[in-house]
Order: sequence, then structure tokens, then C-alpha cells
Amino acid sequence: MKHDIADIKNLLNRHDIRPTQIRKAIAGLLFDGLDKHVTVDDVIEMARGRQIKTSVASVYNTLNQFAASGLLRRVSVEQGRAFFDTNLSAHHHFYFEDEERLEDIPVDAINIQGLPKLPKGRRIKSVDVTIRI
Amino acid sequence: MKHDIADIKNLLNRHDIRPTQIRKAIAGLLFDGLDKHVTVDDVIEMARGRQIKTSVASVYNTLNQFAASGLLRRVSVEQGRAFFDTNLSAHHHFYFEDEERLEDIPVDAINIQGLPKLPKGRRIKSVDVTIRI
DNA sequence: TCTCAATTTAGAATTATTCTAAAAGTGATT
DNA sequence: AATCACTTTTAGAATAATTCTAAATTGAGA
Ligand SMILES: [Mn+2]
Ligand SMILES: [Mn+2]
Ligand SMILES: [Zn+2]
Ligand SMILES: [Zn+2]
Repeated sequence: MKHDIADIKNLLNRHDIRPTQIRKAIAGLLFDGLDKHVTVDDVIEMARGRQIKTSVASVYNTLNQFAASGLLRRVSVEQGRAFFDTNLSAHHHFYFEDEERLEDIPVDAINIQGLPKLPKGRRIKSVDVTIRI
Repeated sequence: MKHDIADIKNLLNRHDIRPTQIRKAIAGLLFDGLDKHVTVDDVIEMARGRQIKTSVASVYNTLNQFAASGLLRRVSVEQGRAFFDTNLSAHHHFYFEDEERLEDIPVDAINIQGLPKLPKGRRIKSVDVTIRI
């Protein structure tokens, strides 16, 4: 639980993100120690709920910056909306299709024994296992 | 290679899809025996290239119908566009991020040893492994 | 406090997709 | 072949997620 403002500022500084108002506010919503999978709309609603005044464009800007800086992981599990994942450690996902919701699967709950040889000149950026249920 | 028109009509009939003009035309483009991952735009371009006159809406309709009938598998690997996969057998994917392109990985090239226990009342719809490279 | 680049914002623009409703096609029946 | 009921196709409008633009605001350092 990194709840205090000092920790949030520190987190942003460590990632070379200037700790501005809405960045601190959104970081405070997201990085409370609990793993989350949020959409842009989720964040807008969370911000409204806590009287944080911001704009749609700023939420997009901020989530995209956080993802680019490695504070969030973007998860593409369906064509429409993007999910942003606060859990940065290696893990996999259940996707509840009817609820349009992700849930983490610990990395050691799935044992991948062998990986295929890669095309020439390529390196693995990620190995994502999605179990649709 | 199921190239002749009789086979295409047969395929559509077996899946309870009326073999109309554009359905036969699009099926002819897609089901030539080679595995493909196509976007709607790909199909529109392919159709243009073979002088098949159709509309954007019809390509969407047809690909969605084919996917609903089990003739195609929809693959969601990034937020923007959907891919439609003509390979219906169990397999996984390399995703070439810079080229925005999918490539099949044979199912037995990845050995998944254990799966986590499912949430109550849920059944697995699919297990998708995507290796981003 | 002043300055100026970075940030935030409202609204326009873009992109993928779906919807609407009218025209065209299909298959069965006379 | 003509009719009929229904399905499909289509152009264009509508929707939804996201990005862009350009102007206003902020804030870190001088
Ligand atoms: Mn939501
Ligand atoms: Mn393409
Ligand atoms: Zn996760
Ligand atoms: Zn495939």
C-alpha cells in the first residue's frame, strides 16, 4: 500500500514523470497496492467519485504516459477498449467474457514447458496467456 | 485447397449459411487451404484486387457471420482492429508488433503443463497464448 | 515575481465498427 | 416465367474509443 503523497511523488520521479496535479491524482487512484485492470472510463468514474476534476483527454494522456513509462501495462483482450493493468509482475489472465472483466492468474499457476524458436532477429517482448471463460 | 465453387457452396451449406454472391466470393478469397489472419481492410483490398464488387458493410456482415458460424475465429491482439483467423485448429500466435501481423505457432510447440482452477460455474472457452515479438 | 516550456483541456478529427432503411437478390410456389 | 415472402446487400448515418489541435493554465527555475 503506497498511499501517502510522498510515495506517489517518489514513484513518479523514479520513472521520470513530472508529478503534476492530475498525474498524482490518477496515480493515487491506481497505485494503492491492489492489483487493478482499469479502462479509461473506469478511471474517469473513479476520479469523479473522488471529486478530482480532470478531462477525458488528460486521462488518456496520463494512462498512455504511465504505460509508456512502465508504470502500467496495457492489456488488449478485445477489440474495443484497452485495459490498463497495475500488476507489472509476470502473470496471466482469466477474461470473463460476459462481464468484460480481467482477473489475474499467478505466473506459476500455468507451467509453460517449451517455447517455439523465434523468427530471426526477434526477441520476446511478452508471453501472454489469456483464458477466456 | 478447397478452391472450386462446389466446395465453397458445400462449406457454406454445411454451416447453415446461405451461399449468396458475396458470401461465396469472400469465402473463395479466404478458404483456399492456406492459413490467414485478415482484417476487414485486408478483405476489402483482396476483393478489389479480384474485381469483386461489394461494400464495407457487407464485408463486416460476412466476416461476423462466418465467425459466429465457426468458419472463422476472431483474434483480439490489439485494441484497434480485429483479426479473423482461417486456422480453426488449436494453435497459438506470434504477434509481430512492428508489422501488426500474426503468425501461427503449432499447438504442440508450446507445452502448457498445468492450468489454474477455474472460478465457480465457469468453463474454458479458449486458451490463447500470444508471444509478442 | 517573471518567464517559458510542459501540461491540461474542450472540442474537433480519426478510425473501427455497427445501425438503418431502402434496394436488390433468392428460393419457393404458382 | 411471374409472383411472393423473405433475406441479403448497400450507402450512408450513427456510435464508440481514441488521438489530435490549439488555446489556456500551471509550475519550476531565474
Ligand atoms: Mn468500466
Ligand atoms: Mn491490412
Ligand atoms: Zn493483470
Ligand atoms: Zn492463427
